[in-house]
Amino acid sequence: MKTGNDVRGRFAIATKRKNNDKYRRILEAAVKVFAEQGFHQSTIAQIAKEAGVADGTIYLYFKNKDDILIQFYQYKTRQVFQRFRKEVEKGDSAVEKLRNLIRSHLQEFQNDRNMAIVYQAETHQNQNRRLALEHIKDMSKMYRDIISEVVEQGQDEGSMRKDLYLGLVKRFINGAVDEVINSWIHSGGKYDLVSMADPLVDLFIRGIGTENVRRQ
Amino acid sequence: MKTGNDVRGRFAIATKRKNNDKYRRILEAAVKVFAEQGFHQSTIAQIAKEAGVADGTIYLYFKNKDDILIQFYQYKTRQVFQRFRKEVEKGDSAVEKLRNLIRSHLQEFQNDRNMAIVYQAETHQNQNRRLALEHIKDMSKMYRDIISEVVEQGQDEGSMRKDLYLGLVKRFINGAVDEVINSWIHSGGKYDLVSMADPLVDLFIRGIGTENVRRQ
Amino acid sequence: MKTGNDVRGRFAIATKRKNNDKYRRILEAAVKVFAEQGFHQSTIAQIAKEAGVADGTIYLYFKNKDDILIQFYQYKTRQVFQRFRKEVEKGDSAVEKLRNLIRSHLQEFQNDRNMAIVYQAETHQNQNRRLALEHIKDMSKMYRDIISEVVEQGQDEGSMRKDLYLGLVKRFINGAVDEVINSWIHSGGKYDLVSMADPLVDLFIRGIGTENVRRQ
Amino acid sequence: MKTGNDVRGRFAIATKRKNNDKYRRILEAAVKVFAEQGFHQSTIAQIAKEAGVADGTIYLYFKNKDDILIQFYQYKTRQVFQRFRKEVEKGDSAVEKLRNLIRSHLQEFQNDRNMAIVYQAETHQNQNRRLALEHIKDMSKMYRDIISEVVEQGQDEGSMRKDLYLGLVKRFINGAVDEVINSWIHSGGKYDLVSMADPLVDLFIRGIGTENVRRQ
DNA sequence: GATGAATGAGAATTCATTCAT
DNA sequence: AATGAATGAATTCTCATTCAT
Repeated sequence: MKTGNDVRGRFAIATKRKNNDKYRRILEAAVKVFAEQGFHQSTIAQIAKEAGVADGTIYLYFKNKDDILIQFYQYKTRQVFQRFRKEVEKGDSAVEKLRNLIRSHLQEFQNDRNMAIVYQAETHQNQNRRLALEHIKDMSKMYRDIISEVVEQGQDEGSMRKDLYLGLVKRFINGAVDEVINSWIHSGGKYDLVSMADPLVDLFIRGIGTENVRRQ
Repeated sequence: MKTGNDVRGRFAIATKRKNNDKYRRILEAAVKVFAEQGFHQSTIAQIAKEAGVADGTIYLYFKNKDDILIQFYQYKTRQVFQRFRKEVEKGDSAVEKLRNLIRSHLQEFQNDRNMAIVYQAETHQNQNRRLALEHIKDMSKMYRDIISEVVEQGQDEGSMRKDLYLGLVKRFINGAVDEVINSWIHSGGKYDLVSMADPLVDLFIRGIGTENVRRQ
Repeated sequence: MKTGNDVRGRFAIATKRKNNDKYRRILEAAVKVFAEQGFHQSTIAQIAKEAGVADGTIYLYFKNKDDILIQFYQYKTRQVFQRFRKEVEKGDSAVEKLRNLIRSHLQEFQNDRNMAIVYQAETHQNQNRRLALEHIKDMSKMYRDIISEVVEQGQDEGSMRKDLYLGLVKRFINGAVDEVINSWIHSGGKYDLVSMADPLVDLFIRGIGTENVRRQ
Repeated sequence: MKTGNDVRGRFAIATKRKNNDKYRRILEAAVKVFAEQGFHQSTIAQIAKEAGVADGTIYLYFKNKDDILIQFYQYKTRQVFQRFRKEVEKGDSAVEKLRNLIRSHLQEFQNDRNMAIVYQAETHQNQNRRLALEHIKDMSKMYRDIISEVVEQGQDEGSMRKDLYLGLVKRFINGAVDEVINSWIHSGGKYDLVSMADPLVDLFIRGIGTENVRRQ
């Protein structure tokens, strides 16, 4: 892979991005193809065909194949995650905020199943060193930061336990939601994902044990 | 195109497997390389080098590159999951069983970090159609079946809530554990993964809410 | 395995074929290399080099190596055989037609020695199942059909014996001509092949026996 | 291909050949496999399996894969062609001799269809330079030499025309017989090949023309 | 900006041959 | 003599990327 992509080139690309809807066409096409085939199985030719452009055109908007995935995280996913934050802010209590976070998470991923598939697949690749996908980590981190804030508010409010290892709680919630989305994807998106939000929040808050066990 | 996979051929391979440690050498090497680079970035040449054999030797033990991943699931992972079941059976109460399951899960994955990495990465690929990786799905399903049984026992015992959507509970637990493992992998395996078992089970059972909230 | 041979793909290839002389360059180069080395001994790299293109370029015009041979029969050879039919039609009597057929056969093969070599070699491979070389059989059959028609006309005219087993006569003529071409190839193309036409036709018509023997 | 095969090695092989039936087993197996798949598509492993020996064993009896084909011509085919000569000698008149030659040719090839297939295929490969298959040429030449002698005798006897170009007559007969055998092979060996001998000889002697035409 | 033909490095896989047992 | 596991050179084919038009 040549690095031949100086600052001027990057600027030219950034400029194009704003003027032209082709950038978005290609990005959407790529996400669709990645979702269907996986990143490595997808070819530039397939993406170009799906986007209705020539192969070479892709290189006017993206540095290389990896860059498409990076842009996916940088533009498409980031925007989604920013909506999460907005939804959270609409809530008052911590529980409300948590519920809003999870509901919007499920909602956004249900709305864009291709994004969901690519996000889930690539986020669990631990070998993306090559792709310099700090972007991916950033995204997950942003999500978990929101959780942290909400839980801390809950602890202040007295609605959430104070004896929690916050680092673990973040993973616990993040992982559970991810897996629910994963299931939904595997099922072929047959059922309503958003309806899982309330039962999920209930599990987070109350757990699965009865009073008997909880007091043990 | 030769089918090159007739009964005799498969038998020859199966026979070799038992007599020879090379099968294991290659499988370990492959898992290491897959863990470092990801399946698709890994080349047969790298695996051969890591295993200390010639490229062609790999084809004496594996049908092709995909087959290595399939064998990984079929032999290496299956064996681990069977140990989970054993551990579960050592417990009496449902909570004990759940704790044993999660503890052995974390333990086994901590013991073999490469396996953990490959398992986590490939399990979240929704595009493995080509690999006929029913094996992967089977593995996850087996895991969730154990959870189901345990929770049902807990409901009978009265230690677990009866108003649970079992399908969701399975994902909830599976996802949370997976994400905890993922975190540990991303951290570089710095801390003791097994010590997360008790806090995790606590979260599953009691949730994160206080009495106040739970009664809402 | 991708089928990589959908209708659009084939169409793209067919389109290129007309616009571009590269298709012909590669086909000529391939026939030359096949003639020198035999199909199986020839490599894509050799053909590419001979054609003055990159290895990959070949795959823009041909599905795979086998396809080159198939195209050879489908386009190059077919065209030659159609000229045979034209030449035959120029004759009036059956003997004239037979003479024209054989003369043009020898002429065309003399004009394109590489084609002659490849044709002779591949036509006698009985193991070309893989190549779906119905094309080859078709070609030979077309040739023998012409012979049949001519002989039948001769029988009607009274210039050819009526007590002939037509199936045998076709092989008899086809085989003799083929072998004369083979000899010429083996000799290195030293002598004038076309001059063999008249003596050959004479042998077909009159045989090698004297009146004495013929009357036996 | 290494040449590492000094005189001592050759001698060792030659000695073995006589003592051991494995040589013949392997040769028969090879011919069978070559007939089914073609020389280049056949692998040593297939031949070994067919012969019921280990791959390495083949190299105790044959220098390399090419050598198997060479031995086929040198021992198996030669022996057949020597029988032709014997049969020819049983005839008195030239026509009788020609008939005996062709009959025994068809008979031997019908008796050993695998030999027939391999012989026909390899004889028409003009690209066997690598195989140093002078042996093949020798075989064909031997055959055509017999024809020459017979025709010359016929000319002396007055049963065959004196105005013949002998070089052409040889090809004419050789080619016609070969093609009749080829047809029989392609047909799957369904009919009796030997019964073609008389009609063929008739065509050679009398040709296909009527008196009318012959006198032209 | 857009195109898509051309490139060639790179990867999987095969298989003749060797050699330690 | 016989074996068959191991080797690694050789080959086909793919596909990201470039660049002339």
